[in-house]
Amino acid sequence: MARQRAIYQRIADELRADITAGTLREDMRLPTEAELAQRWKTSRATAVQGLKVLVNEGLIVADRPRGYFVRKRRPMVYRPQAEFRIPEPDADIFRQRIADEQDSREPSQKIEVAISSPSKTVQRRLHIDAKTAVAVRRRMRSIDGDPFNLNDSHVPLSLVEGTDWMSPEDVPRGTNRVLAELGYEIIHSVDEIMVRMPTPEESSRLALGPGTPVAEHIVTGYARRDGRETPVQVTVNILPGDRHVIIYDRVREGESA
Amino acid sequence: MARQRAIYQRIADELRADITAGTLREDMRLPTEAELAQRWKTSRATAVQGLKVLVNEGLIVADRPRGYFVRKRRPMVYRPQAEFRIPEPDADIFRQRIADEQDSREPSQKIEVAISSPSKTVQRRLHIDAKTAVAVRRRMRSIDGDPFNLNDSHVPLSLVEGTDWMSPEDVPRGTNRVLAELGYEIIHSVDEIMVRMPTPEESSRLALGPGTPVAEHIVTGYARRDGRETPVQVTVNILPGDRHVIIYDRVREGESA
DNA sequence: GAGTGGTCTAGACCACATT
DNA sequence: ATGTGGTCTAGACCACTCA
Repeated sequence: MARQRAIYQRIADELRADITAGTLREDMRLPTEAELAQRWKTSRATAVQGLKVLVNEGLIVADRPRGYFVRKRRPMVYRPQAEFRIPEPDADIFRQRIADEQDSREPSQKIEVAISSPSKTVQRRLHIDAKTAVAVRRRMRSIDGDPFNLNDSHVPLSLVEGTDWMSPEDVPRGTNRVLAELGYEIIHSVDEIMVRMPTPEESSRLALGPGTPVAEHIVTGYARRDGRETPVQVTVNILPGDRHVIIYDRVREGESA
Repeated sequence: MARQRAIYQRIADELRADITAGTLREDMRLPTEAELAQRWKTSRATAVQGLKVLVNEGLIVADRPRGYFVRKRRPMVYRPQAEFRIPEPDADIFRQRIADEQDSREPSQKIEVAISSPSKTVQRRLHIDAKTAVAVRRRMRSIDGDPFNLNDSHVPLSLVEGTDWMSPEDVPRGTNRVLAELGYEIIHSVDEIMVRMPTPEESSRLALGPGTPVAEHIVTGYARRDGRETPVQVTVNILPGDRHVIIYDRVREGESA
């Protein structure tokens, strides 16, 4: 057998080319496994292997038992910098962002608040150890009922115990505003963005298809305390790649030196 | 058969748990396909299927014929904002960044310059159509000889024809400096970050393992011309997820309104 | 030469949604 | 009832590297 390029690879290559060329458009149905096996004079298992390549590239999905379909990507705009602004009265930041950018889609969120021991990720950024309790505000955001992203904020418990920050409800003026009122106005933040495949838990919470990577966007917020910048809040966002474009605006500031 | 959770899924679950718990550490060897098949009293094909799950999650790699190994992640810091500064004399931005952050690793890059018709991506951002030629400056950056990322800058040909911008060499003072000297100083830029699986071409150029997503980081640079901000340069960076952490610094500016 | 993963075959039974 | 993908079996030959 000519083993230059495996059969399943060539099946994948051909279908991929059809997709990128537009011969196969969004939501269109691909040939069935049986059809491909026949057309390539191979076993069904090999056709399956070829299709699986494209599934893992995030290009197609299997919608059993209807068949394989070309996947659609409709990313929404996500602006970390917008989180910094004080939101309009009665307009949660998240809600505002959606309304700004896109046509009428219905945003919603589920909020949970918990007290827990900080993960390594949080410990390192807040300069605390595992024994220092943190308050966690977990939000699962959806659009039109479909999961959109996850947003977990962590603050040392001592800073926010008994305050609005820990209310498991929408806080219309924004939780950053609450922090500011408590004397912890965030004046500086560092964003880290990492790209990886989701954990199985993220995958099921966000209903991710296979081949969908996520951005892990960690924001560490600093406040000025005793004349020094101190980290007060760490927010971990999990953003599915097929639903987000992250945008930053950068203006060259008063170029000195 | 109890078909709650497929055998291959349970194989994957168990190994994944071992990895996240640290029982299986970086670079450690996993059981062979045959061993797993035996241990789970199933066929080799099913063991293979289980291992493939973890491969596609980017957790393990098959290093034939040595076996499967737990993958290591050593992301390096990538600061889009650093690209904005004028670099030190004789220090290319890229080189400087590496030196700043990490211990002694040897950066290198290969540069190609071409003239071509702009892609849709570039057209939209430069406000030009397919008939307007662009100059493209493609850089493949490596560290210690290993591919690190791709960086393609696009500028309308008319702006840079015959200038240093098109030299297929290192430009010590930086290409943004060259643009500034030509009267196109970039005063504002917009960063877009998208997360997806790589194309096969990216995959081979960057030697990506399966299960490695990329960030596509597009920077559109604007200059002031005739009192208006005009897009002059679009740079497309392809950043492998297993090699980068993208970092932004944000300082709350003179809060008005 | 032995052992590894890479690929392939030719079947099989199943759950599920649509017809 | 039919056809889809999901899973599984029990083999097979190959290319490659290491001892």
